[in-house]
Amino acid sequence: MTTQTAKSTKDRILDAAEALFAEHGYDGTSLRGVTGQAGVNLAAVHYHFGSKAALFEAVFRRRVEDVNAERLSKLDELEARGPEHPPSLEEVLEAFLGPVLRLSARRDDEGWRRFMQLVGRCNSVSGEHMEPLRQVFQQVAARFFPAFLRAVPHLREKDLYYRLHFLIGSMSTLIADPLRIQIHSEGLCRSDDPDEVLRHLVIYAAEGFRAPTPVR
Amino acid sequence: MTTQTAKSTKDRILDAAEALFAEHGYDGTSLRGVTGQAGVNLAAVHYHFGSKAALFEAVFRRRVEDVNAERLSKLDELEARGPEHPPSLEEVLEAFLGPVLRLSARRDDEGWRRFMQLVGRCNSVSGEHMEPLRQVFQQVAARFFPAFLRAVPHLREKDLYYRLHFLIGSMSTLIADPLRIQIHSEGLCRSDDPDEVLRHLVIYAAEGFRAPTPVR
DNA sequence: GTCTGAGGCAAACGATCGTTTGAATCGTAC
DNA sequence: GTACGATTCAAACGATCGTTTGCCTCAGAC
Repeated sequence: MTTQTAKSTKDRILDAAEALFAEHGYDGTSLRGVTGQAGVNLAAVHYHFGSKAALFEAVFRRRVEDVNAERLSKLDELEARGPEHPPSLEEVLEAFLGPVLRLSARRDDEGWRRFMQLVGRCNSVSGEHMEPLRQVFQQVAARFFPAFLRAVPHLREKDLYYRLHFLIGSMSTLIADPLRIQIHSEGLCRSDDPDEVLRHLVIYAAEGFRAPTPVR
Repeated sequence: MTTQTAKSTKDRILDAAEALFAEHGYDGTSLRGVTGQAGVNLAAVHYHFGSKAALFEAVFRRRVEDVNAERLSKLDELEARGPEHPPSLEEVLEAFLGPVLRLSARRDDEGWRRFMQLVGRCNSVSGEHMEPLRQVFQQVAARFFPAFLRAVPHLREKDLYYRLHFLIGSMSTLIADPLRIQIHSEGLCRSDDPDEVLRHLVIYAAEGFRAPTPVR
C-alpha cells in the first residue's frame, strides 16, 4: 500500500527478497517465493542480479551504507567539537545505537524494519553468505572503539572489547526480533517506540561500561 | 576421535545432526549430509525419528533439560538460604549465565559447544521449528525474574524486562558464535575461558542492572 | 519501414530435497 | 533349524531447488 505502485522489476524483487530473507533466512527462501511475491517472472532475478547469492548481496548493499553512514556521521559530529569537549559515554552510545534502533522501528517504512531484522539475523549466525555484511558492521564498531575508550578511560582495551561485544549482542537481538521483548514483557515494553528502547539501553549500557575492570 | 567408537546409530545421527544444524541451520542442513557424516544409511533417520523436524526436536530435547535444570538448581540453592539471606545480584547473574557459558566452552565435550551454538542461533531467529526451544528457555528466564527483582528492588518490572532482554541478547551472541569476540579483539579476549567471559559479563550486567530507572 | 537491444515470458534443465518402499541382514527365543 | 521382530540397506518416489534456454514484446535509432 505504498504511494508508488509503479516500481521497477528490480526494486520489486529487492523488496520481496528483503522480506523473505529476513523472515526465513537465506536457505529458507526460494527464488520462486521471491518472484511470486514480487509478481515478476522467475528468470528476472537472474537477468537483473545473476544468482541467488548476488541477489542477497544486493539486498543488503541497498541499505547498509545509509545506516552506517548515519552512525559514523553522528560520531564525526561528536568528535568535531574538539578535544576540549570530549563526547560523553551516553553520547557515543546514542550515536552507535540510535540510528540502528530507530530505523528498525520506523512505522512509515516497513522495508527498513525488515532490513534490520536481516542484519540482526546475520549478526547472530555464522552463515557463509553473510560475512561481507558482518564485516561492514564490524568496521563501524572499530571506528567507534577509540571514542568509547576515551569516554571510559579506566578500561583496558580488553575490557572494552568484551563490553562492546555484549552491547552488540543486545542490539542484534533487539533488531532481529523486535516483537519479542513486547511479548515476553506482556506488553509492558513497547518495541514500536525506538526512543524508549534506546533510552533504556543507553542507561543500562552506560553503567555497565562504567563498571570497574575485573580484578583477577 | 572420541574414545567411544561404538555408538548406536541413533546417537551417531544425533551427534551429526547437532553439529550440522548448529553450523548451517535447519534449512541449510540436509538429511543426506547428516547420515553421511554419521556413517549411517539415509533411511535410518526416518526409522529412528520419523522426520527431519522430529530429528531436530530430538537434538535439542537431548540436552536442553540438563542445562536448564542446572540453572534452576543453582537458583533454588540461592533461594533456599532463606529470606534473611537474599541472594545478591551477582549470585543470581552467576546462576543465570554460568551453566550456559561454561557448557558452551567445554573443551572435553564438543557436543555441548555445538548445542549451545544451536541455542544461540535459535534465540536470535524467529524460525518456526525453534519455537519450543525458545519457550523452554523463556520459562527459565521467567523463573529468574522475581529473583532479579528482589536483587534490584529499585527497578520497575518494565525496567527489568528491558534489562533482562539486553542480557539474554549478550548471552545468545556469545554462545551462538564463541570465536567472534576472540577474532574481533585480535586475541585479547579468550573465548575458550568461560570463567573469564562470565566474570566480565557479570560485572558489566550487574552495574547495568543497578543503573537508575529512566526518568521520563 | 528496419534494425537493435533491453527486458519479460513459459518451459525445461539437472541436481538435490524429504520421504517411502521392499528386500536383506541381524540377534534371539523357541 | 526355524520363526520373528528389530534394524540396515540400496533404490526409487514426487517435489522443489537454482539456473538456463529460446522466443516474445516493444520502445527508440536510423
